[in-house]
Amino acid sequence: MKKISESAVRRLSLYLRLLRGIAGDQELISSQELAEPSGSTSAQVRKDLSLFGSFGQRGKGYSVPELIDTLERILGLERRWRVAVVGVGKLGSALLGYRGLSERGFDVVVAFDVDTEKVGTELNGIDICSIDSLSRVVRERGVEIGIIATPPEEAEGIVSRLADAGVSAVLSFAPIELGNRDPMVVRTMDLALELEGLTFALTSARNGDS
Amino acid sequence: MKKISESAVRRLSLYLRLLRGIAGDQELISSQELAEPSGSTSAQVRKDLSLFGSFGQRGKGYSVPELIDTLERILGLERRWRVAVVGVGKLGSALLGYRGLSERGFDVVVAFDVDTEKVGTELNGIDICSIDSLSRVVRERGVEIGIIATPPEEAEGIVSRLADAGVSAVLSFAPIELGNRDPMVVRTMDLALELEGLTFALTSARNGDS
DNA sequence: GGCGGCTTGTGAAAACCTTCACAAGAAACC
DNA sequence: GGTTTCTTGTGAAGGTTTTCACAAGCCGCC
Ligand SMILES: NC(=O)c1ccc[n+]([C@@H]2O[C@H](COP(=O)([O-])OP(=O)(O)OC[C@H]3O[C@@H](n4cnc5c(N)ncnc54)[C@H](O)[C@@H]3O)[C@@H](O)[C@H]2O)c1
Ligand SMILES: NC(=O)c1ccc[n+]([C@@H]2O[C@H](COP(=O)([O-])OP(=O)(O)OC[C@H]3O[C@@H](n4cnc5c(N)ncnc54)[C@H](O)[C@@H]3O)[C@@H](O)[C@H]2O)c1
Repeated sequence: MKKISESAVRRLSLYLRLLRGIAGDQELISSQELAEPSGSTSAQVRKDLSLFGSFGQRGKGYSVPELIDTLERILGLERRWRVAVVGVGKLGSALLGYRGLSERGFDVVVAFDVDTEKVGTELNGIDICSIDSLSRVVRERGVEIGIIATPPEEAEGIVSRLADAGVSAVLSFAPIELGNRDPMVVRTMDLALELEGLTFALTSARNGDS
Repeated sequence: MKKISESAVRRLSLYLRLLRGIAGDQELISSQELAEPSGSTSAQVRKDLSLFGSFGQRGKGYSVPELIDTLERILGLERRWRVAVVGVGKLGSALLGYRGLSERGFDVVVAFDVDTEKVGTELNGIDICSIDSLSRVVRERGVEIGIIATPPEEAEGIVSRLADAGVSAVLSFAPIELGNRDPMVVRTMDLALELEGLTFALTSARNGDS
């Protein structure tokens, strides 16, 4: 199969997020209308979609409900995904209470922590299990994706445990580089790193750029 | 000035994060040693750095402390930045208690909310002010960067208020596209969108890719 | 049925980014 | 001093992504 770039996938997600927001209001949408609010161009939208097939109708545009279905299928969202949160601290607790996950097709089915005060309790209806039971519980509950919200120094070890337990993808909030364990997919979100992207833009704008 | 790509800036931040982790242990580092743990190549590292000058010594490598200083200067991190968090809910509260921000040069100097229960209190030594006082307080405290942690439907309006108050950059956690108000820099972190990048990889791997 | 206005799908061109490959400089050793 | 080993800095090549531009198809109207 053709190689799809990471930026193209990101844009497809953006298109989908946008389409879901207008579903019901509008039956058809043009590449132009889809492009503008997602900060893209109409040619880019058409190219992105054409990587997977022809979904539009010339002279009319794309059917909103059909395009939603198509994008969901492309992104693997025609079904729900089972997620575990590892580390129920400040950030982890926020994640357990985040409705935006289930709204977008991700069910947090269990959480893990080392803290014996937390283990055995539940938060928002989600059991907090001991990190020692990770392998067993992950298998029992069919966890497919892990979200890491532990201190950075624990992250590498937890990725290993998740990999061993058969989890196929990890999203980490720990600001540390995680080795890529093929065939597992690992991605890191680093808040400070994003802020550094902003300060770079501010600083280079203040000095001489065009 | 030459245009620097977003991915190059991201890699520079990664190099810096890595270097800070080894500062003290090692005086010199080669492009190869810097590349491997950040998932890059030595040629890429040298190219990235050469966009800004010549910082290495042939046959030896780069001086770790000097390279840290240089990267901090490039990214605008030779000084600290004043940040405001808008929306002190589950996520916002976690952010107010996040040490990773000040460790990386970002000081949360104030927070804002609409909730009258929260306004007037403080969390981790950070005052929570009324959103109605945003413009005044932002100016008084010299806020330069805003972090948005309100419900998505409030985000657009808050970006406008921040722009009016003279804030130059915004990082938003609200999963919604925010119009780009030149010269303000806006960036969005969408957790579900990152997860969708993972499900795409999982799904297309399961079907026929190479 | 034919015409004009619109919008897609897509090769080709342009822009951009990464990798290659090697000259040039630094140090260590004999 | 000469030779070997190492590593940077950088043009040029190679690859990928974005933009351009237009034929092909759809719709409504006369
Ligand atoms: N707090 C934030 O707003 C924020 C924002 C961005 C990124 N992060 C990152 O997210 C991670 C968590 O941050 P936090 O502020 O929630 O920290 P925290 O200290 O509040 O929580 C960490 C939790 O992880 C648990 N833990 C520690 N070791 C563990 C292990 N081996 N297995 C399972 N659980 C373990 C602890 O018991 C604790 O409950 C950190 O890496 C941090 O850098 C936090
Ligand atoms: N909770 C999470 O883990 C998480 C993760 C990723 C993204 N997000 C996103 O972050 C945002 C906040 O999520 P949350 O879970 O903390 O929500 P929350 O409901 O817990 O908190 C929202 C806070 O914003 C305040 N608020 C509402 N309108 C406001 C306004 N106009 N001005 C100032 N404050 C206002 C509310 O009083 C509340 O305190 C949402 O957009 C959500 O999608 C949350």
